[in-house]
Amino acid sequence: MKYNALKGMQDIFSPDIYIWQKVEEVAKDVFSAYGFQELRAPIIESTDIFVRSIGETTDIVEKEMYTFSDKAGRHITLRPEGTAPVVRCYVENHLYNLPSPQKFFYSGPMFRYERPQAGRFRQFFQIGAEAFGVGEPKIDAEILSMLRLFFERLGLKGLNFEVNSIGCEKCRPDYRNALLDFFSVRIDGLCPDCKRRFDYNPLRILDCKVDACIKLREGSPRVTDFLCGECKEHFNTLLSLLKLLNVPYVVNPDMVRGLDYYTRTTFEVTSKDLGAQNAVAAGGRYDRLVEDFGGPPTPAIGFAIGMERITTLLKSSSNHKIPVPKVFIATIGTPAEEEGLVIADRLRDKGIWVEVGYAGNSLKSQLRRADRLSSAYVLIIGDDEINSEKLKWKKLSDGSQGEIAFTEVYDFFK
RNA sequence: GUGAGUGUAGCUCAACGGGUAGAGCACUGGACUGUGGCUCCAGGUGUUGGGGGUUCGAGCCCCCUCACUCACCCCA
Repeated sequence: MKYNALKGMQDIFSPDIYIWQKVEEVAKDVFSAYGFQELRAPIIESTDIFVRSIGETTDIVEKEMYTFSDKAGRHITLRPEGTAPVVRCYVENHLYNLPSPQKFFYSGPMFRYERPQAGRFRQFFQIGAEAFGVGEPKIDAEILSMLRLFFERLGLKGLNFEVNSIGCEKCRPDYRNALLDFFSVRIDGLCPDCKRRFDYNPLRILDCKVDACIKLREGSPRVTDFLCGECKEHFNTLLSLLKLLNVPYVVNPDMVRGLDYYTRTTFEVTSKDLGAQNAVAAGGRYDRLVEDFGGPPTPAIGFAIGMERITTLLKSSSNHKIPVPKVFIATIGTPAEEEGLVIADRLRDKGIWVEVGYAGNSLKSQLRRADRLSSAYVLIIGDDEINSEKLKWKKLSDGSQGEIAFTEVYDFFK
C-alpha cells in the first residue's frame, strides 16, 4: 500500500525547510520592531465565524471551506484565513480594554478546498499581522512600511506595492451604483463570467483578464472619485505618508479584495516572477469587523503573507546556506566505536553538530559519507588511537590532519 | 466546478510508423588491508500509475480510472 499526501498539501523538509525558517525568523524580527506580538489561535473555529466575516456569498464560504461536524454535531471549519480568528480572540478576551493599539502577528496553515496550481494549495501557510484600535492612516503607512522592510530583509527585489481605497459603508454604495450604470449599457459585450459578476459583484469586472472586458471598462467610474470626504482624506494622507517613508507604491483603482470585511485602505504586494497567482501579500482595513463580532467600534487593519509564494521566490533568487555537521566521527572496531560515541555526545552537549559512522562501513565509506555531508572535520578512531588515547583529526576542506589527545578534544572545537 | 497537458528504475529522462525496457545521476563494494573529493570496474530494482479493450504481439493505439502539472473561476 502506497500513501500520498492529500491533494494540494505538501511536505516541507530539508533543504527547503531552512528557507521557511529564515522567512519566519525575519518576520518575527521585523514585526517585533513594530511592536507586534505573536498570537496563536486555534486552526479550527466555529463555521459561523468565517461565514459572518468573509461573507456568505464569497467563493471561499460558498465552496472552498473545509467544514465538518464534530462528534457533538457542532459545525466547525478549518480556518481559510487568519483574520477572523484573531478578531474573535480580540473580542472574546476583551483585549479592547488594553491600551490601543493592540498589534499581533501569527503564522500557520490555512485551508481552502480549491484546485491546486502554481502558488496555490489546499493547505497553505500565511504569516499575518493585525493592528486594532487605530483609525488614523498613520498606522496604515506603518504597516506598508513594515512589509517593505520585511521583503527588503529577505533580499526580495522587484516587488510591486499596489494600494487602493474601496471606501466605507457610506460611499461604496454610490460607487457600486455608478458601476452598474456604466456596465448596464455594455453588458452584452462582457464575457460570460463578467455577466455573472454584474449581478453579484460588479467590482470584479474591473480585474477581469478577458480582452473584451478590458476594452469595455475603459472610462469606467473610478472608486477613488467616489470616496466620501473622510475616506478621501484618509487615502490622501496615507499616500503622502508612504512617500515620506519611501514605500514605492502604485495606486491601483481596479484592485478588488475577495473578502467582504474590507473598508477603505486595501493593498497587495505582487511579483512578476510567479505564475498566475502573483500576490505575495495582501491586506487592508476592516473597521467594522470588531463591532460585527460583538466588540466595541474598533478600527483595524491587517495583512497576510503567502509563505509558499515567498519561499518560491527565495528558492530561485539566491543560494542558501544549509547547515552542515561540524564533526564526523569515523571509527574502526568496537572499542573505538564506543569511545567515539562518548566523544560525540560530549561535543553535542556543547551544541556542536556531530555525526558518527555506523557498523559495517569501511573507513573509506565513512569518510565518503562525511564528505557528502560536508562535515568540516572528521575524527578517526581505531585500535591505535584507543591504545595511545589520541585520535586523528582531519579537516576536509584542505585535507590537513593531526593528532590530539582524547582529553583535549573538547577544547579543540569551540 | 471547467479546460489543457503529463504519468517509464530512488531522481532526471530515452525506447523510428505497435515487436514483451535502456542511459545518466544517486546508492553499495572493489582497484587503494585504516583516509573523502578525480578516475576505472562490479552490483540491483521496474507489475512502463491502475483497470479493461483492439492486436499474433501494446510503454506506444482506444475507453475508463487515479495521480501530478498548468490555466480558468477565485485567491495568500
